[in-house]
Order: sequence, then structure tokens, then C-alpha cells
Amino acid sequence: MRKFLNVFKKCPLFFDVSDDDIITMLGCLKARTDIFDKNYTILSEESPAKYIGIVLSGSVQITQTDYYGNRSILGNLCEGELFAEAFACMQMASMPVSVVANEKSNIMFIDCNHILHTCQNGCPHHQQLIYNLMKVLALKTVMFQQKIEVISKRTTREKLLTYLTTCAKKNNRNSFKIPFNRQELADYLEVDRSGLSAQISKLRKEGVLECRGNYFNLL
Amino acid sequence: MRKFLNVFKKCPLFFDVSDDDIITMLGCLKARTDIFDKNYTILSEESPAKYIGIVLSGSVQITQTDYYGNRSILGNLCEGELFAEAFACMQMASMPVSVVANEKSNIMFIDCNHILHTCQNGCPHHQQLIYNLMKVLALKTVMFQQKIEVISKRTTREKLLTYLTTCAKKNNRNSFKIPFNRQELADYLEVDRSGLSAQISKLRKEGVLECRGNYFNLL
DNA sequence: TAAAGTATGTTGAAATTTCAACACATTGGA
DNA sequence: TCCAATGTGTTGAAATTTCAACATACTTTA
Repeated sequence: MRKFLNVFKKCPLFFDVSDDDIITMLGCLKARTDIFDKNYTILSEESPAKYIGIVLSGSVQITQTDYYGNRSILGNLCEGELFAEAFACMQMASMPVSVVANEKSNIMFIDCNHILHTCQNGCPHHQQLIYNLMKVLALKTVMFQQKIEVISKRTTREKLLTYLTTCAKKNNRNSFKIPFNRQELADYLEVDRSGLSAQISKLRKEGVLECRGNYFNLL
Repeated sequence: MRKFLNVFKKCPLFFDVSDDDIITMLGCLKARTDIFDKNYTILSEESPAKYIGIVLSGSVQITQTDYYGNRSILGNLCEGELFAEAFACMQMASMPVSVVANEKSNIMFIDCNHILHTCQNGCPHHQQLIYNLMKVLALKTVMFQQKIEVISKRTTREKLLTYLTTCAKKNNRNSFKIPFNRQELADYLEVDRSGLSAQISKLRKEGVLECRGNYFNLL
């Protein structure tokens, strides 16, 4: 287990827990690991959600298949990232997504109940673990809320301005860098890239903002 | 405190906790209550998030003011509902929203840290409380995720079909009732009501679905 | 350095949405 | 019973988006 310590250290679930405590706790938590080959389905839609997954090596893809059989990719997770944590906390009877190995991957599973119900051994950092898991969920909730606020706007222009002013607020200043290139920004705003570019040009001409690359300045 | 027991019983934070245990715990948690007059700002944007709020009587509005000073209403909360729980769990330095009393309202505040770090008294149901809070956050995460999946579609038609097929999946059958009237459905999908009505008619003519009121049947 | 690849901006046509206005049905009082 | 209020469906015009295709700048690497 120790060989993955560097991964645990960047996993938000183990934030502020010492190396030794991590190892001890993984025992208490009855964590188990598994290796999956490329394209293997780690968790399938419809299966009950019980375990939180952690990517120890490799990477996985979150996918979803709709009513008509069209598969869409919801995201990619790399080393240290968690999956299924919300579904596991809810004890959902059937997962709404599948998790598939992108490449040969080591995955760790922890029964969510073992995290939520503190063990008999009185692990000193069990509370921290609960605290961390709560933070992960809370952060996700807040991020989703912000995204909904942005993409619920009707036009590309409004979406863009809502996003940019949120950034300005966060940075406490009118000029800032965004963490996206144009295509990524379009994907985040859920709009067409070329239309987005056009709107940025227009806002620039109108004197509403300045922009060079991913650096923006609201006027 | 006992006079609000009927409210606590429908509050998800106290699910599966007995009346007596609720009262005992509220002491341990150092919960405090306050009365706010209509239009009073209970929590203001920019103030640090520390407490989870519970509406004991009356109702509150979640609002947000953008860069240009436009205020928008994000939601209404009634008796038994929680607010600011995600922000408090994250210990956000400044709230991204305000909470305003819609009418004269009794509000209870609980320091989030008191929930997350179990007390010395060994309250038997403290674990249940943590578990419940986690479920609240997890449920919200999942609901937001589903909403994003729906409204990230580009056209009204796609949004509607994505929503309806999700409902069908949940109900395990092709016919079901939705919890919205047309205007509410349009608000949820973030589209124009009349355009939504037009799309429903079109899908009906194409033989894709049947519908009477809020009852739908996918063909 | 040249070539290939990637990121971005521009454009016009087609598709779609929004918006406003109105028709019709249903509901709940007065 | 009648009236007002509410919910829903329809329509056409204006605004906006998407889509495809291409131009231009910047990067990477052979």
C-alpha cells in the first residue's frame, strides 16, 4: 500500500492526514485495491453504489448511456481523484453512470459506511476523513451551482459575461486569467466555439472587455 | 425548542433521530435561534460561511447580486429546509449568495464544526447527524449533476427528451407523471415556455410521445 | 528553418429560440 | 352561474445559435 503514498497525499480525502495514519486507517476502513485492464468496466450503470473509488494509477472515464443507447463521456479522472463518492454516500440503489478504465489502472475501493461510522479503534484521524469527504461533496455542490448559474443564461453573451463577472468577483479585481482555452471555455459554457469567439470580438469592439489569450479585463 | 419539534421531524438533518435526542443534541451543538422581520438580510453576500441555517417558521429567499447590481432570486425555502450547508461545510470565506426573510421568520443556526467534530458527551445520534448531512450534500450533488446533464443539451427538444428519458429510467417504465406544470418545466429546462409547448406538440405529432397534462408516455 | 499541427477568429446560411400576442380550456370564487 | 385568474397551445417575426468552411496566428518538432 505504501507505494501509493504519493497518490494518497494528493487525494483530497486524505488531506491533513499523516502518512502513517493513512496506512493505519486504510486497514480499519477495509480498503481493497484491484487492477483493471484497459476498457474494463469498473462500475456499471444499474449496479448499487456502495464504494467510493480512488484512482491509484492509470485513469478512468465516467460514461453514461441514454435511453436510445447513445453513450456520452462525462469526464476523465486521473491519479488521486475520487469517483462515485456522492452516489455511495447516498447509497443509491443503481448508479446513474458507468466507470471504465482508460488504460490499465489500479483502483482502490472504500466502503462509504466505514467512513461515515467511526470504527472501534478510535483512529485519531477518522474525524478528519469525514471532514474531508464532506468538503469534497460541498465543493462539488458549490461548483455545480456556479456552473448552473452560468449555463442557465439564455445567450452565449450572457453566459460568457456571467462567467467572467464571477471570475472577477472571485479574484477581487477586473483583470484575471481563466483556466480554459477557447474550446474548453465553450465546452464549459455549453455553447459553440465559433459563436463564442464571435461574441468575445463583439464585446471587445463594444469596449466591454479587453482580452489576450486567456487573460481578460472587464472595463 | 420543543415547539418546533414538528419542523425538526421533517428536516432532513434530523432524519431517524428521536425527539428527545434531537433536543439533547441541539444543546451540544450550541444551536441558537433568531427571529427576523420581513426583508431582513439573514446572511449577506461576502460574509463568512460558518453556520448551517434551518427555517423553523416563515420562509426565506436565496438571492444573488451580480457585478452590475442586478439581483436574481435563486430559490425559496420553507419550514424545515436547510440553507448555506454547502458553504458552511466548505468554510467559505465569503458567501456567494444572500439569504433574506420573506416574512417574519424563525431561523436556527448550527455551527458546522460542531456537527463535523463529535462532542465529548458521546451523543448517541451524532453519527446519524453527520450521516444525514452527508446525505443532504450528496443528494444535492446528484440532483445538480442531473440538471446539468439536461440543460447542457443545446436545443429545447434535446433538453426535454433528456429530462423525460431520465424520468423513464427512474420510474422503470415509459409512462410517468412529472412534478412540474409547463411553466415550471420550462424553468427547470431553462427554456421558453411557449417554445417548450410547441416542441411537445411536435413530438406528439411525430409519435414519439403521448402526454396529458403532466402525465407523459414515451413510445 | 520549414512543415505540420493546434488554437483562434471570421463569415454566411440554416436551424432554433425567444418574444409578444392571442385563443382556448379549466378552475375557483363571488 | 358568471367572472376573473390561471394554465396551455399556436403563431409569426426578430434575434441568436449552430454548423461548416476557411483564414490567420502561434507552437512544436522533424
